[in-house]
Amino acid sequence: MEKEGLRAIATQSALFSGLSDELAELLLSASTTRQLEKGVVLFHQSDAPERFLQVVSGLVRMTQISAEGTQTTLRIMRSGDLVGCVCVLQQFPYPATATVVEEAVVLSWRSAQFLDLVKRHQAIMENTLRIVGRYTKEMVERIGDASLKNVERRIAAALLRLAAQAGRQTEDGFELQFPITRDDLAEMAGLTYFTVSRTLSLWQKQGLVSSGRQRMTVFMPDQLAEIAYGRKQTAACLRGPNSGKSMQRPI
Amino acid sequence: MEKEGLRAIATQSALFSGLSDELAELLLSASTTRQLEKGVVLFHQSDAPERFLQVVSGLVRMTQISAEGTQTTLRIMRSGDLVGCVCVLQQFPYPATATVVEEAVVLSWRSAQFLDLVKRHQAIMENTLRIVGRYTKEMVERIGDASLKNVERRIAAALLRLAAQAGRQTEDGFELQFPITRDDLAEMAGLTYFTVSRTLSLWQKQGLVSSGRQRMTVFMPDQLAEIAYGRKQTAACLRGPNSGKSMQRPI
DNA sequence: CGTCACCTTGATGGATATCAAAAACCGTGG
DNA sequence: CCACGGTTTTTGATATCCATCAAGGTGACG
Repeated sequence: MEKEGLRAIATQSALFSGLSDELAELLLSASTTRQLEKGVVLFHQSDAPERFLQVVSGLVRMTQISAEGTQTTLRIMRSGDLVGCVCVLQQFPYPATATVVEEAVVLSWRSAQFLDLVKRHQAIMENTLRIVGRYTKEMVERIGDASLKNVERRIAAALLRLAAQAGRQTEDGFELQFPITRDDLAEMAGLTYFTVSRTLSLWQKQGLVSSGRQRMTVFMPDQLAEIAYGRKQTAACLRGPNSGKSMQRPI
Repeated sequence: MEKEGLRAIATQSALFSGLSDELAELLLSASTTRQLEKGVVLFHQSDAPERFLQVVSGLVRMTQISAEGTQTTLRIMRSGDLVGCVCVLQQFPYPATATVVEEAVVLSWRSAQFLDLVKRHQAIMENTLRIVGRYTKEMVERIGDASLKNVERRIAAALLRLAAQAGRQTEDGFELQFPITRDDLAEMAGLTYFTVSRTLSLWQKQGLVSSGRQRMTVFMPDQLAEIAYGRKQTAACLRGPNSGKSMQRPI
């Protein structure tokens, strides 16, 4: 990617949002640009945070490995997303492994250098805080998804997340932009790939999705959302009538 | 609580950390103090964020309700914790309901007022960012816990979280400071209270814990941690030998 | 001392993991 | 172009674990 194109894309992102030209220039010039092919690992779970990255193009997958040895995809990062930001700010070990799943261009800052910039410039800190906040919100939503018991719901929720993070809208619906296996989905939903396969077969018959080898298109996202989050038989209202104090299981 | 005692406790927290005396005074004086009895709801899930709170004393429980209508306890907040901070900063609806589970004193800022303070004072923003970051980290860990399939692991993980957030160390181990039912634990672990009861009975026989009616003491936290996170039969190594690029399931 | 909420334990069923085997798909190299 | 091998996917049979249902016990509190 030529230098100007990169600059144009990078400076449109949330991290650069609202910065003065000089400040944006300063931030950009402190970074190095890297082009990374599919399969490259940016960092490993539990590594010390040395670098802070912004995805300019391509896709990066964040995966966590559990105590049981099973991998879980936390989310897919794409253009504009910050990778490893929380860890760099807090000097925590990375909680997940970052792998390129579609050839990517990233901006990269050394940990200490970025910390310095953040501390020195209020506007950068403000942007960082906003991004971290959004990330937190997504994690909280993901916890909600993980607590779903119904299998179809979990798969639907996982698919919708993926579509939002790495989907391309086509005439038919959302198409996932990178090769996704049944096993990947199973990981995200906390199931086996057998169960995922059976469920997808069912949905395919119903015309909800189309899926082949490492390929996935969601035809009817609305209906998927209905499956995932829709009130069905379990019509427990999200909010009781008691809006004031008390009740709500006063434990 | 008398005014001076409150001030002493509040200004020791992470939010006030490193602030100049004047700034701390400014921040403190912008807040109102509220004493809340058990059962009071600070805000409901999906409410617009009107207030931002710091717990000074007591305990507040954050619970989320899923699409299936099941409640999940996200975490217990105690002295020094910020409640609703992310939402206020981003103007997101609260993702969870906050309920007092042990008589609490909280500082409360109006949303707009706190936003103003944060924007105006770098030091406050820095503290906020740090706190939000820590919160994010906990949520990511929680996602890992939620992906555990083994029942004992999930219960152990939930108990350890609770002990860390609301446990008091006694001569015997960690004792939970507020009434906790089997059902509460079941929620946190994504199980039924029958299963929790059976598991706790087993652990009690083994001397790991002692639990009665709404009461819970962990005698051997190390062993619980071993159950939750210990490598057992599934000795899948956390990090493969390939530390450089490539591999790691190049999808 | 009765009532209510919480807890325990047993029996059963159902959903999903597991095991097994074959089919579809893709890249590769003859 | 076609045959081959490996990977992914599908489908079926079985086993297992946990939710569900049922019944009774226990402790707290009026």
